[in-house]
Amino acid sequence: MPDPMYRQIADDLRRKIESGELAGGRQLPTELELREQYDASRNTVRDAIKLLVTRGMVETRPGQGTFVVAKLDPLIITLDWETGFSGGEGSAYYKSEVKADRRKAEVSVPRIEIQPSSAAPELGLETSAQVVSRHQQRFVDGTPWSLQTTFYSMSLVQRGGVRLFQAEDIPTGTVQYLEETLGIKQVGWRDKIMVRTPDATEAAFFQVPDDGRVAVMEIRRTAFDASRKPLRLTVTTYPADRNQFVVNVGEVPDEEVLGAPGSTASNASSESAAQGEKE
Amino acid sequence: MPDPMYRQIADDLRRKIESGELAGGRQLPTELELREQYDASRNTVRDAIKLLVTRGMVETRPGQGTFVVAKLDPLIITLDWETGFSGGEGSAYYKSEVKADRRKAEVSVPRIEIQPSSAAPELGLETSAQVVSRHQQRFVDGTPWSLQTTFYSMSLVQRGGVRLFQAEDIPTGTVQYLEETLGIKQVGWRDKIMVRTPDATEAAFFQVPDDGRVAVMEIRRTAFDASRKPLRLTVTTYPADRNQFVVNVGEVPDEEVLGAPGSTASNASSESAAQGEKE
DNA sequence: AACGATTTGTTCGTATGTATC
DNA sequence: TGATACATACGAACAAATCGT
Repeated sequence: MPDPMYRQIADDLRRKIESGELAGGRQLPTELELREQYDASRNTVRDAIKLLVTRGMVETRPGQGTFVVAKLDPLIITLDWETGFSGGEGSAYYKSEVKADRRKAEVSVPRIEIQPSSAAPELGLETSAQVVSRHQQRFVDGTPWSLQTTFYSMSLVQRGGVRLFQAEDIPTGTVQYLEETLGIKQVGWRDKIMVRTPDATEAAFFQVPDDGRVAVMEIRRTAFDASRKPLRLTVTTYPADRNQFVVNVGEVPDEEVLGAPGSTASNASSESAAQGEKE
Repeated sequence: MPDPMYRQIADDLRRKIESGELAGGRQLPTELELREQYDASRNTVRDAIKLLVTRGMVETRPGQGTFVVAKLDPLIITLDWETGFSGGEGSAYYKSEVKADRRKAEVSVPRIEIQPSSAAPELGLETSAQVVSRHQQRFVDGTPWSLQTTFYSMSLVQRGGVRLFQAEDIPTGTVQYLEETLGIKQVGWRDKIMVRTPDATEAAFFQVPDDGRVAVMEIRRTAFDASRKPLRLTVTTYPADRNQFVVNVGEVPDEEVLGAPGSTASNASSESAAQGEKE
């Protein structure tokens, strides 16, 4: 009738974690200790811990113990879409945004690669065409924070956009660079936003488990020039546990200090359970 | 040296699922069969299955078996910021968007409630004030798709916005209704976007496991009137496994048919593993 | 309605391997 | 090197859910 024992143990530990009785660093008793505390077998205790691991509340380290996962302080990224400001891509923009948050931003040297056009289908190039990709890793306070890859048609490089091909940061952003150098103006863009589980590379970089417990947000931005042709494709992935976004549209008051809402007003109402009254 | 056996089994099954050898409905062999196929103990087979369950690829049903999870066809929600169109909140808007996708949209009758102002901190009301909440459930082709709650100050109702208080749909949207009735014009809004795990209510409604394997995207939209004061707060939650967004900014070409990008061009490059060259 | 067969869920025991200090 | 702690793997028994007879 009651919950199985391993769930009871997990619930008890969860309660202790959420109440703050068990916080950040090394905390949980060892399996042997828990086994005595709850008078259960080691396997049952392990099942309870496995449940908490799945929910991302604790992590186990072989030879050391089981630890409560410390929540990361989310970085709030502000995008002012209406002003036409090309939010969020240039490294200068990224750094200033993070600095406004009093945190230290770092951007890796871009890794330049040549890839088949199939790597960036949104650019709509011939199958035989090639694209240049500029890949950057971003850190905040030393912690990996986001990954970004921008794809350009090789023809842009051939027409004079040579810096696209150089493995160094373009602080003013490639958008401005392309306009100054080639006179190509970005007049709009389309973002496709989705949430998915990280692939192996992302999981390794972000230092999250590779079993999909931490989601990543992927934003694929296709930017267009004045002739409505795709100019570039920028793919950015943000792990959901450390990134939030704020978008201002139209006339809005100045940003006040916005504390993380957490679970203030969720979609749950007062107390009623789910009800299926459709229409 | 090699992967542990339960991972090998899981990988083998994952391969079969991804290759389509095992698709939608009831598929996986029983634990007893797998135990023979891989010459492993039942517990080891179960560990392999548990891994796939955690990754959301299969689900187990007691007394029946283990089944490959059918991926939902994602609904692509298009928001055109530049037109100033108040994307996504009015039920009329929602229905037409979904219909354009050739799918059947349903919206539940709003559930009206009175709540303390602390339920909607973004409105910046006195602690003693109260807010009206309008809560709606949305379905696509009969499947629960999103949850939305809009909060208004009670004073709006007292000033004449009585329909806010009635449990019936306002097809033209409350934005237009408030402008026509009270002359209050919405001039902009601020969206806070975050990804988190669903709470118990959401998990039940969306029919997803309550252990956080499926993330939800929460969009908190605070809309402002001409005097830059908060007019309303709309909280919408979308399960990530069935929703994607497209945002157009500036001048962009017409929407072509956009197949789900899936894992076309990720942030992984050709083949190189993660490298830590920061700066 | 009752029963049995099948299938997954829970719990224990035990042994051995691997990582860390 | 040894001690500690988690990881993997096997075996066994019973419970609970489901389905068909």
